[in-house]
Amino acid sequence: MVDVSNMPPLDDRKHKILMLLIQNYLETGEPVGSRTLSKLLTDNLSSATIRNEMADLEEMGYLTSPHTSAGRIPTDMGYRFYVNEIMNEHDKKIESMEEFVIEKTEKMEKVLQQVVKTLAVNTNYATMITTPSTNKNRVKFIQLSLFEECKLVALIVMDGNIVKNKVIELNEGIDQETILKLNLLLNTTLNGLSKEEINLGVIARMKEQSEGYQEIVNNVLDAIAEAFTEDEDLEVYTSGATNLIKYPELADKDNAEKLLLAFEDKSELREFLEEAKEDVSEDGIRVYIGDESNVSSMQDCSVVTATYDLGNGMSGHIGIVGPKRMDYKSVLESLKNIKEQLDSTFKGEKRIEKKKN
Amino acid sequence: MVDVSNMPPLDDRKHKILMLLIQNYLETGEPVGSRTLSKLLTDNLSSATIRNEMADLEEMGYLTSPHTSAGRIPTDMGYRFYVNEIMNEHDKKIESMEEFVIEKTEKMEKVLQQVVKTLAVNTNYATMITTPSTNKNRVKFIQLSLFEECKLVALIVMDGNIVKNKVIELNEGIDQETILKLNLLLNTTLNGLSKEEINLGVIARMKEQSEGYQEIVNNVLDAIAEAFTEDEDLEVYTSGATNLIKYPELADKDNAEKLLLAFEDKSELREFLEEAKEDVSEDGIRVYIGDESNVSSMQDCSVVTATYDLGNGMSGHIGIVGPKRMDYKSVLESLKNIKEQLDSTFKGEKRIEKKKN
DNA sequence: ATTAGCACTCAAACTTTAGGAGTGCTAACA
DNA sequence: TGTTAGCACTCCTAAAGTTTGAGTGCTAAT
Repeated sequence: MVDVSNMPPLDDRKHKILMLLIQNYLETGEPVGSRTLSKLLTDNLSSATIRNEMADLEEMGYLTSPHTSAGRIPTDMGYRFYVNEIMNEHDKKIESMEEFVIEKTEKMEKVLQQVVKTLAVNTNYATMITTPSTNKNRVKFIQLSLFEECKLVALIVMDGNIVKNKVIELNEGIDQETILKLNLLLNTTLNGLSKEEINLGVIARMKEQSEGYQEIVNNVLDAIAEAFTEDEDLEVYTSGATNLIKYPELADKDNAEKLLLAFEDKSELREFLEEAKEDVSEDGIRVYIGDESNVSSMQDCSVVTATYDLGNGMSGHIGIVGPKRMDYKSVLESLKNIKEQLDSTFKGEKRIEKKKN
Repeated sequence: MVDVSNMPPLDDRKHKILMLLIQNYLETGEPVGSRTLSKLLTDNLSSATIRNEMADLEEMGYLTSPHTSAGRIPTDMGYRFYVNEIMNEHDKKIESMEEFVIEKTEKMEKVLQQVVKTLAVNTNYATMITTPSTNKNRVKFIQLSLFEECKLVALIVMDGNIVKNKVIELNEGIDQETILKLNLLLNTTLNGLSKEEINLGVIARMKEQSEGYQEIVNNVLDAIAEAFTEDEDLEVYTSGATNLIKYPELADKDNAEKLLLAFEDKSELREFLEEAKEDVSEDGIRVYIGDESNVSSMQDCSVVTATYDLGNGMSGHIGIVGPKRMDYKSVLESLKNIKEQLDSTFKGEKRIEKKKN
């Protein structure tokens, strides 16, 4: 892990050389030598001079060389320096990306899958996104209906118009009047309550009043509980995992397998994104280099995350995973871009449907 | 593609040698030489004799050799012979597989994911499964409820107790009586009808009677249409795609990428499974060797598919993808096993819930 | 402080070599 | 006539050696 507090300051020339070297490395993927830099640099410095500077930068911990006679590549600290640097460049105009169009779709699920796919195709990295989650969810409306002899369906509408339903099988018939009474009871008791507010007291009182239909009440409570928890364990959609094996430094058999496995299983990703939610910067974008992500399979990767916000208290996380030498600039831009798109896609839509049961 | 009608008949000895050779190749993954077979064979035949037989088998098209001085490996026709052969061995006792336990879960989606995962872990191949689909679906029950000023939710129960709901936003308020009337209208008109039976005539008649609430009727019809079609484009769940790159013959960069891509994208898989549905054998299990599957990325793979049946007219497809030298015997057993498990898992449950909206 | 020059290092690519597994063919045998 | 031993031959594989070129560190001159 890079200790940011321990990054020696650089004079102008070193700064320039370091940035140029990293940029070049990001483009080529090859270690960068002194001659290359000397040619690239506007101030006419000889390769020998650059060599000296590079030796210094190596000593300071910004650079390293894969072996004696190769050029230099950035260390994690080098990357960190670079990323900090470009994050400071105040948002330049966002160039319109090629076809970053998200079709309006009915289903949240589909939209998210489209988003990750678009991102993956455009960036050539692996991408992931969580379903949005609300923090404070309340019950809004409950309705029981008999749709067949001995078969009830419970319909529950939650805050944010998330709809949940559950089929309840009865042992014996039930008349419409009873259903009406139960509906009234359920609605008057539960509407407007949050998860925390539906406590034992409330439940007991309700059961008392439900005379002989506790079974139904139990079922409804189950469904509500499910709706609450379902909302908590966020789904993660991914795309472009295979992009990663295009990058030689990630493609070695062992590593590639672990990476792809992580993207198949997703539980590690979910954990990571859940944690990432907590340490967001002001603009919601954050870069994790190497082991900063704390995901072992991604030791050799960098991850860029962003939050997206749907306005009505719902928000989720997007992440882009690539090699450490990923094109940070364009990734940052893409993320900002997609954030905006997501916002505007849902801003017009008052209704958000969510996949359920 | 193997032309089954063109497979020369084999005498006993050739038959024995071919089967033994393939079996050995499945185990080791290495080309099999004449000496190996000579030692393995119970009848004491010299390697020279075996060599002659092998030359014959090669000429017939059952075998091939990767290069002059390697042993022999089966051609696709060889595999086909082997598979046909072992499919004929009447169901031997199915050994209880290690932990083939599917926890009962509420959600179909979760169950299917568990199934593919279990299969993948147990077989070490890649697996896929489609959501079950019904052919003849009918509307069973419709209910409109007002849950908020100007917000209706339409609840639609289909055959097989598939529940669908749709939120409808109104421009102006609506009174309970009108809702009752609409409910009555919708139910009397649509209940019991199939997709085909809801035609223009029915729709027109209903709209006529709905006086000024055509918008709501339209919305309900939309939701019904969605429920019908949704059922048609089956979802595909996969697991263990990364298992495939463990097999050297599939792991070469190019091929591996295509394969993994196919498993990420899934549309090719969906197509394949949809087609597979149509040419099932009596026990519902079928083996596709190499290009028999007609999926280009799986040219070097074999696919074993099975149908599973949920009883109430709903059925889906499972597939296992591995190298051509996959352990056909155990895969066939696993599939039979899982089929049974799926059946019994749902047999007890009268209610099948399905992911919707 | 900068630079030219030079000896040195090392990975990558290519070549060479040796070894071994397996074949096809022939001739001998039961 | 089917089977087998023997042998020359092929071709893959792995190991060892060779070449090349990019790049470095150091030193001495400017």
